[in-house]
Amino acid sequence: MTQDFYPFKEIDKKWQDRWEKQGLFTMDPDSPKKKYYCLMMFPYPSSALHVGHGRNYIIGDVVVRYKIMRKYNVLAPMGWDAFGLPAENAAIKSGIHPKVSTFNNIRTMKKQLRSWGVGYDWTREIASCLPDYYKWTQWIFLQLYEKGLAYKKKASVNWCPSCQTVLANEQVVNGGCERCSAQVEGRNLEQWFLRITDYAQRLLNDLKLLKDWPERVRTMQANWIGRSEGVEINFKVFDSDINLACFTTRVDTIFGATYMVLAAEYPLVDDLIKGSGNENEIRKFIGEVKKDSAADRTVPNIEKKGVFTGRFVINPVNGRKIPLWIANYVVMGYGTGAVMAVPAHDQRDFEFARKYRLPIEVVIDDPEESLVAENMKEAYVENGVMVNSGQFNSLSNTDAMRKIADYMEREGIGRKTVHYKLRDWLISRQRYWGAPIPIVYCDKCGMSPVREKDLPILLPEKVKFSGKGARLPEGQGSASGGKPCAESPLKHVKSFINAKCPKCNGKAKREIDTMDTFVDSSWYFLRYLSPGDNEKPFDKALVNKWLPVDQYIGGVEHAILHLMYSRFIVKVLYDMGYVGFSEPFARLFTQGMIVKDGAKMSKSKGNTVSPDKLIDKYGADTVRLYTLFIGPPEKDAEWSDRGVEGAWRFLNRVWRLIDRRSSFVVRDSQSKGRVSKLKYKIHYTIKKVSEDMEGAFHFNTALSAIMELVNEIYLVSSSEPRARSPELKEAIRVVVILLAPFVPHIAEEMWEKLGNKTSVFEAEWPAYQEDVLARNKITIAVQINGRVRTKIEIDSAASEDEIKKTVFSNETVNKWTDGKSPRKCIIVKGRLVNLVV
RNA sequence: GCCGGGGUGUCGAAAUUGGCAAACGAUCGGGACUUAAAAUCCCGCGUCCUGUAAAGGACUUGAGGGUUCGAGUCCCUCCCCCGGCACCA
Repeated sequence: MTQDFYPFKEIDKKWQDRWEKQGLFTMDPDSPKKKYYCLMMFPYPSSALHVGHGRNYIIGDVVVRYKIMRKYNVLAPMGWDAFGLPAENAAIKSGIHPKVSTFNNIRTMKKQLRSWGVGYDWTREIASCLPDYYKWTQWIFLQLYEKGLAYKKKASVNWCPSCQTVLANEQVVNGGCERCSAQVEGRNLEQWFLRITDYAQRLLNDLKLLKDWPERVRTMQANWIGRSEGVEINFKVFDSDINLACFTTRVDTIFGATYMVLAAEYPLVDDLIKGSGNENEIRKFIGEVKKDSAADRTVPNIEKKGVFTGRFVINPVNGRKIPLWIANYVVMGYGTGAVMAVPAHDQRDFEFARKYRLPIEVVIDDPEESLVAENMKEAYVENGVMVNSGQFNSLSNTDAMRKIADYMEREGIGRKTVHYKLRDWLISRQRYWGAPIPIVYCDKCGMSPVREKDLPILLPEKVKFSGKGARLPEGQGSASGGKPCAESPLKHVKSFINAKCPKCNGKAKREIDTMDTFVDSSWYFLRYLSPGDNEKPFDKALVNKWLPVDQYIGGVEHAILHLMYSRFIVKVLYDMGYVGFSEPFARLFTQGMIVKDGAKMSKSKGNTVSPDKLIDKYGADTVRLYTLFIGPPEKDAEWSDRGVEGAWRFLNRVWRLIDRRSSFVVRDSQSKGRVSKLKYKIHYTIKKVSEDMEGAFHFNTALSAIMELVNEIYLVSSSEPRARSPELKEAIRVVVILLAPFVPHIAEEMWEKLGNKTSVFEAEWPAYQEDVLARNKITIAVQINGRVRTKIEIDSAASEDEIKKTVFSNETVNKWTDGKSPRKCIIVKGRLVNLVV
């Protein structure tokens, strides 16, 4: 490398040291300035970061630095989502204790963040795996428990028979175990849940308040909550006292219900099939369906199967006796687990009815062409006219829907109701590396929550991780290649499980499950305001001052779970009076992925690009510039090593502005016009960059505007020493300031070289002047019949008549109009003239 | 299947929201500088046609239609890609 290149190695280090020393990113709690809370999603400390991860932090850093320059009191904290399965799995494989590997990873990542020039208020660092943090995660659990929002129930979970463990949904791949590919089974286990469904409607309603969230995230959450309105109808079982309630959104089709179906898990199934004479066959069928159910969830539209129970139910609107079936296509978790089947108007019921030769009756007719049940190839699901529906005949089905619902409520047959797809949040994990659930079980008193003063319930450090049973002393590996235990490893830690009952002081056992890490991350943004506080989870006055977060930045992969859970927890805390706001994040920005060779960067695919090597070769600012210039930050982008070269060239080009600034002078020829153009360009660029920073974060176009200004400077100047130009000096000053949020190291260095004694981040963000942007001569296009034929230069204040005069005296125009006067003349101020001939 | 986002040069992408399509960058080509190369600076670069040239013209934003003086942008029909959800009754 020759001396011609800018010395990024010294510069990067110099300024990174100085920012740290000056505490550029340390929030001043006493500052009178307006607050700005800029939050990056805290990362899981896995292995080293690649450039795809880097994008998130670089985008955030640009926002933080820009807001600092706009004189906000900026809070930009960082921490670690440090509990979780990967560290524990790594421990099983390698024998390194999760705590050790986690803090090793944190060290590496911190170093990487620093090498990017990404700044945070490290005085507020938190790690969710440390007792002074998870103490308060446990505290939050206790609050939910007291409010009845945390409860324990039996639930079906994914079970791998080979690994002998519970798997998270995300670990089930095509119905098989992620690790060993064995078929996953459903298993019923006692599990802890948080009652997020109580908040379904509010979580849905308040999405409307989140105007500065991306549309797609809001719709994803709305779909996930999945509200649907309908009617719950009671069907009496023939010759029995049992009533079966079923939920439908299509009550207009009730007269076409020709059978009813139950889910295999339906609780009353045993009672219903007793004495059917066919019990064994039915039981066998139910067993098969249950076994399949976990695996099938990932395989859409599998073959529908069912079995007749021997029972009948009565359709309450027409008294008809219809058969009761059990089928694999009904799920227990939604609605009531019982469904009225209308084969003529529901595709699933249609397929099932055809297979088992159940009757199909049309009750909504196609207004275009009358339907005949025997000839139908698929269910008719469109709107139409009511037929075969008694008193409701000839109504439109949409009217009938309302009228039938009203009728049912009057007659006491059914009631209007709302269902949600959202389920309660299963937080139990039969795992070690998580926050212990603060509950004890006493033989005498039963289940009790731990008293607040006894928190935290510490996670023991010495545990057996794997089935092979090797013990792992901290820091040294001995076990390897084992399998996770079927139960939480905490079960075998005597010092942990033996506890005293908070009620009778007698012997009790602790809950051995730990919490889902999403609980840890659902409140961390509150902790940053008072990270060391040992008395309370967060400071009410401080969080009320600083939240909602002004700008949250992270990956779209958290669109549903993390963002929904955080909203839920904040709403609970709001209801309990702990916080004064009901939504945690005012503005959300989700950045796109960086892909390489068409695939998401990942270690297993081997297509990651290491930032460390690039920074070593080109410096932090080149990597930042390229990452920001690659495309709009919310969109996915393909990484190209060649593009990095372009960024590098640009920075050197900028650097040379300073190196030779003493000899930068205006060229004589056409100098006047050039200088006025430069002046215009300076103000145009300030405007463009400022707008891009405040708006949709389109840093790529902001940067291209700065590049244009730099190009303009080169065009105006030459190396021959002549008269100095104040415009050139100003242009260079503006370039340096505007570039500072993006490429801070080189900007600081150039700022210093320009003779400034303080940091560029203390400089005034330049303001643009409207009067410079309003030029008196403008070029407008002249169209004839919508095609641009020529351009004319006119006075920007010219009246329509004056414009017309200029246009009609133009030679090219006359050539095209053939001298005829146009039928129509459209003038768009400042843009163009269109003549219609 | 439903919901959301897309489809523009060789490539990454722009386009003031209905007003000059392709800014900026990459690639490629040419020139200057150099003994030479690299670096740098300058110029060119959508496709086709006429022309020796200077010029000039036609076409062009996934496909087809429509609205409009004017459409990448709005409307209708269709195709393809990406993401989310999915026997949700």
